[in-house]
Amino acid sequence: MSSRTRVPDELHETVVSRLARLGQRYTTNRKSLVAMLWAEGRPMTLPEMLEADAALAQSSAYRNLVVLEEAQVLHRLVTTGPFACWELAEDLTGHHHHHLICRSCGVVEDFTASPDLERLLGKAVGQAGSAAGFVAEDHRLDLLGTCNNCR
Amino acid sequence: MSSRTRVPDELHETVVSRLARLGQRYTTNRKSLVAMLWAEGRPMTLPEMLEADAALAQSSAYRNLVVLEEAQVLHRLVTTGPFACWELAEDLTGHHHHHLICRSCGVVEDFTASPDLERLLGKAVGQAGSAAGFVAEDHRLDLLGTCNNCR
DNA sequence: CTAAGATTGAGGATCATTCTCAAAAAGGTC
DNA sequence: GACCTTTTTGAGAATGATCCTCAATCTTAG
Ligand SMILES: [Mn+2]
Ligand SMILES: [Mn+2]
Ligand SMILES: [Zn+2]
Ligand SMILES: [Zn+2]
Repeated sequence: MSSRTRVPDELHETVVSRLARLGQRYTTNRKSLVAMLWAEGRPMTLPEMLEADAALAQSSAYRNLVVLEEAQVLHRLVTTGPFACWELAEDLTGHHHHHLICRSCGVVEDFTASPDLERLLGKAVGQAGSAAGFVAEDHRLDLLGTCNNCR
Repeated sequence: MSSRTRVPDELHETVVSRLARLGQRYTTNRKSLVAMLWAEGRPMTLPEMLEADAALAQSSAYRNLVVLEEAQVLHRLVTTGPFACWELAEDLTGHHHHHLICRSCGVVEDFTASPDLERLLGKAVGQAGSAAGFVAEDHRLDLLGTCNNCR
C-alpha cells in the first residue's frame, strides 16, 4: 500500500557492502527483492513476491532471500501462515517497529509502539535474567486482531 | 523442569466439557498429551511429546493436538523451529504470560510481565485501531536471548 | 579475451504435516 | 451380556513448502 517509488542510493550501497562481506553480489534478482519490499512498505510472503514479479524463479527467490537474510539485509518473520514472510532489516529502514497481524487473512502491518511501552519492553529484556538464568537481548511484540479489509 | 505431578480434577473436567462441545471424547491419548504438558510446565514440540511417551502414535498425536486446539484446550505457539510447539491454553492455567525464547537451541520458557508492562500492552492494543483501521484484540510478546543451558 | 568463480532455474529430494481407510474401541440400548 | 452406531486409532500414503543439485549462463579480475 505504501508505494515508495525508488530505493534510495544509500540503501542500495549498504546492501552492496553487506553482501560483499559474504563474497556475494547484488544481482538483478536480489535488487528486485529489495526494491519490492521497499516499495510495498510491509512484509511480503514468498508467493506475493513471485506474483508481484513474474520474472522471479521460485528456487532462486528462496535462495536469494536466504542470502539476503544472512547478509542481514532482510529479516524473516515468524508467522502462523504456511509461507515464509520477509521484510527489510530494521537498521536499513531506521525504524524499530512491531507488527499488527490479522487473524483472519494473515496480513502483517507495521506498528510503532509508544516510547513508554518501548522503555518498559527494554526494562523487561534487562530483567529477564532473573528467570532461570535466561539472558534476553531483544524483544518481539505482535498485536493480533482484524485488519481493515477483513472487517 | 516444573514436574507438577497430577493434573487437577478440575482441569480434567474443564477439558471434558470443552471437548464435549465439539462432540469429542477425552480419550487416553488426549489425556496423555494434556497431562504431559501440565507436568512439563513449558511448551513442548511434537517430537518431544513423542519421545516422552513412546505409546503415542505420530499421526494420532498430530490429529489430537489439532482437536485439543479446536476445543481451546491447547494453544499452538508460533516458532522459528521446524516443529509444532504446544502449551496449555492460558485460561486453563489461569496464568497470562509471555515467552523467553533461546536463539541458540529454541527452547521456550514462560515469563510473566510486570503489571506496568501489561497495562501498557493493553493500552497499545486499544489504540492500534488508529493505524489504518486495524482492530487489535490481543498481544503476544517474546523475549529473545540465550537460555541458561546454552551459555 | 580467458579463466575462475558466482548465479541462475528447472526439476528432484526432503521432511513436517495432513489425509485415508480399515480395524479397534467406546457408548447407548435392550 | 449382545447389538448397533459413532468415534478414535494408527500405519502408510499424499501433500506441499522449502531446500538441494547440477549444467548452463553470467560477472569480474587479470
Ligand atoms: Mn515490519
Ligand atoms: Mn507458555
Ligand atoms: Zn485481514
Ligand atoms: Zn538454549
